[in-house]
Amino acid sequence: MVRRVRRSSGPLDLRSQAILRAVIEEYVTSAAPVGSHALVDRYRLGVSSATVRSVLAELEAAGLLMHPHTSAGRVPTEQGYRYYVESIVDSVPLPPVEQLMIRHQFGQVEYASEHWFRLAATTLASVTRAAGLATPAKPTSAHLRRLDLVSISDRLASLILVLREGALRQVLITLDHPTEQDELSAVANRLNDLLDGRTGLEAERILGGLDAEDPATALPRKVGERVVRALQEFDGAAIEELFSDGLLNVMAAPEFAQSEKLRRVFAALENRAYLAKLISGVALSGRICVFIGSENPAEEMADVSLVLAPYGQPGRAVGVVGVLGPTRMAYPQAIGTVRFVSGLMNELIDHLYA
Amino acid sequence: MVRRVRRSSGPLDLRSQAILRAVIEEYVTSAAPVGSHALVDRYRLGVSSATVRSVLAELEAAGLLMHPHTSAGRVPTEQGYRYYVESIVDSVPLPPVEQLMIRHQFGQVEYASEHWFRLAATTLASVTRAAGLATPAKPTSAHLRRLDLVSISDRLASLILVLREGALRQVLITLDHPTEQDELSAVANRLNDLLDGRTGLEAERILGGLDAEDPATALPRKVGERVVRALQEFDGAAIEELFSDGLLNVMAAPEFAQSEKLRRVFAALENRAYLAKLISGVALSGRICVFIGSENPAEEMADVSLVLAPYGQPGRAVGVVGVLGPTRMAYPQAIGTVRFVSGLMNELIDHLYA
DNA sequence: GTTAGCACTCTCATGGTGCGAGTGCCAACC
DNA sequence: GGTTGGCACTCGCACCATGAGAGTGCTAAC
Repeated sequence: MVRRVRRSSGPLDLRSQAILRAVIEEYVTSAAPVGSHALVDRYRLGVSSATVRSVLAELEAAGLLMHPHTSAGRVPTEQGYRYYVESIVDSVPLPPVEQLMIRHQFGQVEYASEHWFRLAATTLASVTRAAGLATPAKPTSAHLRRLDLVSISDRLASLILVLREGALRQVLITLDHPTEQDELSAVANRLNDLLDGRTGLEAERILGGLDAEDPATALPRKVGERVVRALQEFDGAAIEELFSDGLLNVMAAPEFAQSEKLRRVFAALENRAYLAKLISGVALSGRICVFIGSENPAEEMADVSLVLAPYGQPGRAVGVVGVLGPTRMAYPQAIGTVRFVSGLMNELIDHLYA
Repeated sequence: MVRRVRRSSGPLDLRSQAILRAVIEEYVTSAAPVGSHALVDRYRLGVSSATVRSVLAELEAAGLLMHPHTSAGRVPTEQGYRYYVESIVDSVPLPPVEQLMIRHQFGQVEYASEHWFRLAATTLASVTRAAGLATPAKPTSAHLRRLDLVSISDRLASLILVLREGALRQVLITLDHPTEQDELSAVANRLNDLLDGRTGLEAERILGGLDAEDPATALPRKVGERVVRALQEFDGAAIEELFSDGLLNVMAAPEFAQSEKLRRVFAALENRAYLAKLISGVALSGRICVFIGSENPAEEMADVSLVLAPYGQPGRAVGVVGVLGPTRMAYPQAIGTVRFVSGLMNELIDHLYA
């Protein structure tokens, strides 16, 4: 028992690496423990199964593989996946055919920004056959670009806010007196002049300058208050939404046949606080992040892996796209796809800030 | 084998009804076949287990109960649930405490219509402990209420459409020439005058009247085209979105432990065509609809039940709220809750059309 | 250092067995 | 005649034993 786990035992020689790769790739497709015979049969390793066995034993001693039981084949450990991922992370472009296909799909919704995120999730799901995730780009702080007031009835109006960051907000306002559209438009114009490009805090200060006694500024003040509140809510909100697609793909994986594990994963995905932390971490890192099993910050996600990439403009608006799958995941493909889609999202966002 | 199923064998006497109710209610909570002893133990039926057994045999002959195997208790058939539901459908108000709680929650988002549907789904899920479903109220045909053009950069603008029905649309427009916000506002005003209250078809006709050669109307024509397209897309779209919450509750049910059945259900929920059909059916009926197991129009839903109610204004805008759960569902509570929430949604929508 | 051979271990599928829950029937009872 | 207690009967299910098969680790030979 004493010398069982000998982690980080120096770099591996090429043959060991090749065998580790083979084990992982075989296990990713078969989902069953891999034996030495299966390896020599299916991979051109140039050595016999006995030799492979001794290498497997070394890899196990190094903590990269494990043994479900004596007479079973080997299964990668999280460290094994980690080693594998580090060794391939910089060299897996998505095949051009698929790139083209994805670009084509995004081209069709290029002018409807509200569809980008859903499409990103759907695309990631269908290409990687895992679950696709995408959050809208959330502005670091919301700046008002324009507001509009639309009369709904005598005493009810809809206030529409357009943010510089591209997001849209609609709130209803009850009016103290019956008010015509013309008057509403005048108020909207006045507030537009005052508040264009302002954040919630700035808007609050500016509106403080209005005469609180003057009945003529009663409506602008009331509307202004709602504007400020909406902007501040926007700043304070965690992630707006998480678009996901293909959760079914993950459900289909044999390791989730008994659904308890999966339930915990789904529950974690509905936990906004967890998501917010995760996403801000990825956004700050500025690069693709791979969380394998228990590397995930949340315990519930210990049985799955995440491949996430940030997109957007640091300091202005950032979002995250990625995939979620079993730890037994096709990492090279996942990383390539996520990298490509995040690049695409960057291009789209850049348009908005051109 | 010949006389096995003797459906619709006249009305049941009161004792049989009581026993059917008891079997269903017991099965709903225990999820296990119910035997005659369990019934006399837990329900004050005033007869012995032998008598209960003979009644159970009659109910089985009538097709309302079934026998998984000789030595097991009884399980309700879909017809059994159907009979049960018909007998209680008109008399199950939601407890006032819960009514108050729900009203309070809706009060907090009263002025943010985009949150209503999500809240409806969440509320239904948490009260019924099944999955909550809600679709936004989809206008029968979209009428433009107002449009706005916001400059994003030299040659890129955002077109914002407000529909009379309360929905919002944003599309990006590329401009042929660098254009200032002032000019965009002027175009927006002009189009607002022309198109206020119009449907896509009407707008198309009106814009046809503009001089196609006049360079001064080039921009209005271009924007107008996008407006028409957006309105028509809106009319043609199936359901915008299906908000759902609490799918986890359904996953937790023992009958879905082996997740294959559930996968099919989830897949059906992602099938827009199926949803559209289902929802329009419910909307047309104008009343609460209960689909039990294979009564569902889609085969994939044969293992679950739906309780759905329409809300909104017939002929103007209608949506659907409801719950999805195992056929072994607490129907009285589900029906009461769905009825209450749909009433609440009606009140909210009425505001918009006041 | 590599390989073939071999004994050993452990899982999984298979089939037999006993228990218990629940029924259906029957004779007795009110 | 409806209701009841008693009793034989039927299955499903949990339990155990068994055997086949897969895969290992070790060792001796190359």
